[in-house]
Amino acid sequence: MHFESEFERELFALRQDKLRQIEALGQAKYPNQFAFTHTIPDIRSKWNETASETLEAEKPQVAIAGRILAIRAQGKAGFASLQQEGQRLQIYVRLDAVGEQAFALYKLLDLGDHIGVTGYLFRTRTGELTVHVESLKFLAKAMLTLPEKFHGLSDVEMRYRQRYVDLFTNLDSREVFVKRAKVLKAVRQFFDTRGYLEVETPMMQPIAGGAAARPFKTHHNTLDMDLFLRIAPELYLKRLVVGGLDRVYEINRNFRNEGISTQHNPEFTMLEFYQAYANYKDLMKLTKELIAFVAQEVNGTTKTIFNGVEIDLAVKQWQELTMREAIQVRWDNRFGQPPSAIDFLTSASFADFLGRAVEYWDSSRADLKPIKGALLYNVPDDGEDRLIAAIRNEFLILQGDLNKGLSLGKAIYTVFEDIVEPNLTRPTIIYDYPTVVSPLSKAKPDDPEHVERFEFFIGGFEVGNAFSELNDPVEQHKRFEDQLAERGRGDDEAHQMDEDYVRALSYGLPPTGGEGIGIDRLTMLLTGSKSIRDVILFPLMRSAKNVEQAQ
RNA sequence: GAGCUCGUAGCUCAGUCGGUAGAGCAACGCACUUUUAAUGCGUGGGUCCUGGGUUCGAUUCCCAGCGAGCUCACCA
Repeated sequence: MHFESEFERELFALRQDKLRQIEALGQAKYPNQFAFTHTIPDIRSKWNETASETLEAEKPQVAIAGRILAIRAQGKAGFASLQQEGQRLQIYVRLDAVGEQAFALYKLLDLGDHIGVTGYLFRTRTGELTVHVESLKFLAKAMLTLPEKFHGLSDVEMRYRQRYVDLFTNLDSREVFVKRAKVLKAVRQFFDTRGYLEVETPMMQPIAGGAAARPFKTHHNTLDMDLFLRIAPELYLKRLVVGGLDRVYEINRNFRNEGISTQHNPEFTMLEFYQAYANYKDLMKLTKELIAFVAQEVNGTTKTIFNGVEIDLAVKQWQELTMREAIQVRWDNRFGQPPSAIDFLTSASFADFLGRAVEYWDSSRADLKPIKGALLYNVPDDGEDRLIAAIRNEFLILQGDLNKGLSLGKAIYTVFEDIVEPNLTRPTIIYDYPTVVSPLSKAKPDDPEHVERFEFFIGGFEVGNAFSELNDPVEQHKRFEDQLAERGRGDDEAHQMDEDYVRALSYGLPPTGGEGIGIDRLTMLLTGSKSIRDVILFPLMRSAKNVEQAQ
């Protein structure tokens, strides 16, 4: 066995000795069962308010099991607090009630041990609901010490690496994952009652499609075949709609071989759903209903607090803006006037506009000198100046790229991400995306430069993405070829050609609306978690030093 | 990938303007039959993240590395 320290090694030996003593008392060291009559939450819900006199008259008999999270011995009697399913109940053990052997066992118990007890409920002098123990069964021993009992395990790294300790010592953490389960349950309920079929499509795919991201690569030995962990289930789900499964949804993991941040984990859980005969407008309505419903199911209210701000997810609280409107409405006037319709017209006009915005900022901030000979500002301060200077630099780069052939759509999208996205706190739907950044979406009938697509944002980040699915195989084939060209230019996130998907479309995909929603991010919003790692049980961590040594 | 911050007992933390470290909880022993952050008395426990450098002397200062958090970049 590997021990972190001599302290742990010695403690482990001590506990093994205690186990031997427990065995000598006639108890099994590792028994395999305990027949309880109630869980601790059962008891809390049934007798929490029952008066002392009533309990004394009825002496309700219970058998409960739990982990010892507090123990207070007092000579020939003692207390302990058992925890189960995130709730605690006190037990009272006294020598004259349980006998010599059971009391000897009580004295061998440690924090963290699992035990089962039978007895009757009563209230102590201070009014606390307590089991008056009549018999005691040892269930399992904690061979290591628990974290500090008031602060719990607060080291963030250890909470992630040793989630098993975090979960039983930090009940807030447990609550997050209970809520996460409720999110999943509510989502399933929502779609099940609307005639959707839950399906599972491949996680290992020969072509990683359906999103713009770098995949993880793996290999199947027998088939001697390279495979990718999926970055999205999208193309498979639409194949199913071709196959006549008109309404499908899948909740499962996606894997993207990219950076890690408070909003990104390499594996994350995505809900995707597809509905035949619907377009993106239908999905907007459905989305608002879904999010409000899930919030209500999980928290009992549509209101949630995220980053200290109350956000109401009720259907009426949502706003809808086109991407261009959003840029105009949310424009930062430190860059002068927002873009006009004319500025958005062509690559050249938009490049000019960005140039003017940069000039405006530069002239207003003559106090910030650019680094000698450098085009870009490098503002040393953290905070606002640095952020805005970064955007200014981005604008300048975009202006140059536009003049070198960057598509107008991509530039507008980038400006949107810089200026607007972080400020979208209340639930907001942004729609009508540039076609170039949406290879799988259907173009607007009257405007081929834009697609019928929306994303929605809450709390300053993207939660979901939806569109009317492109179902013209000829157009889809062309879009893939365009993506291949992007790939050729070095964009390794551009989509690959998927001939089989085009073939599927050739059999006829009905008009279909599809959407993906990040379950982790939704859970963050509903639990007030600032980091995605707080809503993932075992987030990816670099391997720890002691792990390497052990191997 | 960059910047900032952090790494001291099992846990939560303090500290050393450079002289090899403390507290609370936990652990161990004793007392205590309604306690609940139980209490009282006593005991043990540290490669001060790792490796270099400066120095008579480094846990402290400097450099590099490892790990983590945050911000940025990347990324739907």
